[in-house]
Amino acid sequence: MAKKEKATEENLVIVESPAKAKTIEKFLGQNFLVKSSFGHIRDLAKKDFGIDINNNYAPQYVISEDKKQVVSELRSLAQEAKTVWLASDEDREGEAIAWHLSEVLNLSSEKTRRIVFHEITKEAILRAIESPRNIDQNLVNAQQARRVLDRLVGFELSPVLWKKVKPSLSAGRVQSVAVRLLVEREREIFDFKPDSSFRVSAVFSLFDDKGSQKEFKAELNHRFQTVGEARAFLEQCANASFKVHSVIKKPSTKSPAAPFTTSTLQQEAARKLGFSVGQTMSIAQRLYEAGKITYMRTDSVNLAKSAVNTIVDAIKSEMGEKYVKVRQFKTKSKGAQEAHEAIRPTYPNVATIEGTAAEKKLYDLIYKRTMASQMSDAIIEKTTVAVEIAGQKYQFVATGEVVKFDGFLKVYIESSDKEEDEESADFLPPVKENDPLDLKTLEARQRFSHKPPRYSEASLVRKLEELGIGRPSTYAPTISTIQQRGYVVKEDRPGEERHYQYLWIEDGKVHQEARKEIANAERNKLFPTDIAMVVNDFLVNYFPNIVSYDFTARVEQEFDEIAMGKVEWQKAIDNFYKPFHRQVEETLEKSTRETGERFLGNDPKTGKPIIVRIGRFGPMAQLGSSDDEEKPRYAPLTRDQHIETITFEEALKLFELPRELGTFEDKKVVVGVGRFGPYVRHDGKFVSLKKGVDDPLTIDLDRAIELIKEKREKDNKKTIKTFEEDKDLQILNGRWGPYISYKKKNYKIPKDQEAAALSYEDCLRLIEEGDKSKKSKSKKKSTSKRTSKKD
DNA sequence: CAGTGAGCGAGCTTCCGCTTGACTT
Repeated sequence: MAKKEKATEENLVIVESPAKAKTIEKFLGQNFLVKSSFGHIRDLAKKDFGIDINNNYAPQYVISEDKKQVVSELRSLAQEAKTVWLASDEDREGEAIAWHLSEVLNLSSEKTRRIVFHEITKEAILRAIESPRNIDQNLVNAQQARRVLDRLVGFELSPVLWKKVKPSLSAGRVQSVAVRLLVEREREIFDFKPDSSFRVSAVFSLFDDKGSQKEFKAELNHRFQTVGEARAFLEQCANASFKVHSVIKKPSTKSPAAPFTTSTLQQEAARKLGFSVGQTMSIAQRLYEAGKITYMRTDSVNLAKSAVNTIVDAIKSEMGEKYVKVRQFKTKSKGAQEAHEAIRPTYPNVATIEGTAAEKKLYDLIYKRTMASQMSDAIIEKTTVAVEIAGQKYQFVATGEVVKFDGFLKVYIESSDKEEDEESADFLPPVKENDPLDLKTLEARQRFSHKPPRYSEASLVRKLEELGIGRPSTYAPTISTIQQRGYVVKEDRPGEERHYQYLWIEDGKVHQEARKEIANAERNKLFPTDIAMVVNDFLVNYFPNIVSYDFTARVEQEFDEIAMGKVEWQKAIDNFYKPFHRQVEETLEKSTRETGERFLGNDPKTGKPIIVRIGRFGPMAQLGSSDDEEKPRYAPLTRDQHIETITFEEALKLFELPRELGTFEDKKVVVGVGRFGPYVRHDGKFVSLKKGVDDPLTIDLDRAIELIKEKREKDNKKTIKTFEEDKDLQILNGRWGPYISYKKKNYKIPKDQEAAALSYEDCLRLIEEGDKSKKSKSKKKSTSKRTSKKD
């Protein structure tokens, strides 16, 4: 770097985040240089656990590869400074970062001050500088215990899985519980038996004072179990008379939700904007770096006083005094450490920002949620109208909601995961007791109970937070880890067609018909794989203590004791590790290999057994035994089949593949399941079946030809140009635009050149240049900066 | 790069929590 820092600064302040450093430097002025450590600078060594088990669990810390440069820079700056202020976050991890810094930078206690603040405001920073303290070694030790325990659990448990289930699998305090939640929910769904009942609804009409006709909808306060009962009831109603039995008005209020934490932001952004938790975090990161919002990894719902003042002013001037209500929220989540503020606009008087569409949307969400949190309750009047049917004990009920005062609803309405099955309450015409009513329509519809909902990314995060498992900085990474390990797939599943009975009254008579609906369609949900189920069962069986839902909560209590100085951290670890290690050794000895094997029955043709199990490449069905003379036949399960639930008949069908569908252009069309899933093969070429649309067992020739043609068209578009001179050389259309493909290597085309216009010579030149730059890149580690064009 | 699935043994995999970039075939 060309710009040399002034060596004369008296004070060096170190924070965790570079964006924070920039802001704070402005507050502190001339005499302070503010730098960042970019989070932790050291971690346990990878080899031999990084822990000396026989030497009282002495941790072996090494400076992380990507932090060496940061550390050397900080080291020289610290040497020159008179005072070093360690201003990492005020939580366990932050305290540890401060301690690692003091160790690595060799800071004497005279020269070092530890300071903390929960909000990035000038007042808070200056106050912090006024009241420095020493590093809290007990808190540091609690962090070391946390780190060592996680390493011990992760690095002892994972190898057990490699031996007993499959290589490269992983287990850990957090991820294994996340997987367990998914597996157990999936089994609840397997076991779920829907029941159904008949819901009766009616539309009534009446004339108001002015003689105009008004209508409203009402639902019967009873559900019938059988179609016969529903039918009988409708028949009785066909010629009955109706009147208003009672009108009850009840006032109620609604209060705004707390400002955003990481977890609630992820949930709302998923529900309202359709973002994945990863997307939400990276967009929020950009907003944070641009100085538009406060820190986005937080478990706190607190707002800085100064921010509340700005918010109150903004509400007053835009909506009026009566919309203001200052509130202080309390965190509900277990184990919250509240080192930061809630997520809010840095300048709460700024309602809109510049940026990408996604950034604007997320900012808008944060802005509105923040404002709403300091606004008055909404006042609502709920009206319930009961309708009496002459000679019947049941009543129809209609509910209406009138917002008397909107309050916070003016800016923000929190959404919920609940399926909107019920008609939302709406406006009711004015009615009074004994008003006679005309029956306009009457219908009964069969409704099925819902199975337990599958987790989405965001709802899994909410559950983990509820259990106190994981931290704001790890929610998104945990979700991608369990996907990478093959425990979870995130996908859409089409629903199944289902029939329901529908009854209605027309011309004074009851009619009935069966209608169709699509039920149980899933979008963007997390599905546990068979591997997840086998691994989970193994862990629950042999390590119930570790994968128990309250394991984290229990060890957190232990860490708290350490933080208070009541327990020595090595002692706590020893108490855990001794029995745990025995448990590991015993498991290695006595457990057998787990494949989830299930016997389904004997093949009617050959009499050989059919089993399903996890093979080297995933779940599969096997026909015949491996002890036989003849080699067994194998067939992979399809995506939506599970070892646990596949039936004998379904498994038998798998062996009908590959299946010949017929011919197209005089060549055979064959459908099968291979390494990359179901495919159609024709003329030596493969086309993948569409996920969730095509089924290899039922697909017909017409559809297969359709897929083949589609693929051809795509290939045509993919190829921009080929050359007579050399068949290996092609210009193709890729994900990032056109590129040159030559002998299995790819080369860039400069942005200012028209791909289709390139000549054979042009391409050769680009290939040569590409090869050159690759060599220089691998020699030097890209220290040369790319010169950006200016115009 | 497509109807994979033996068994052996090399050498590899793996945790959680704190931070941001680099740069796509």
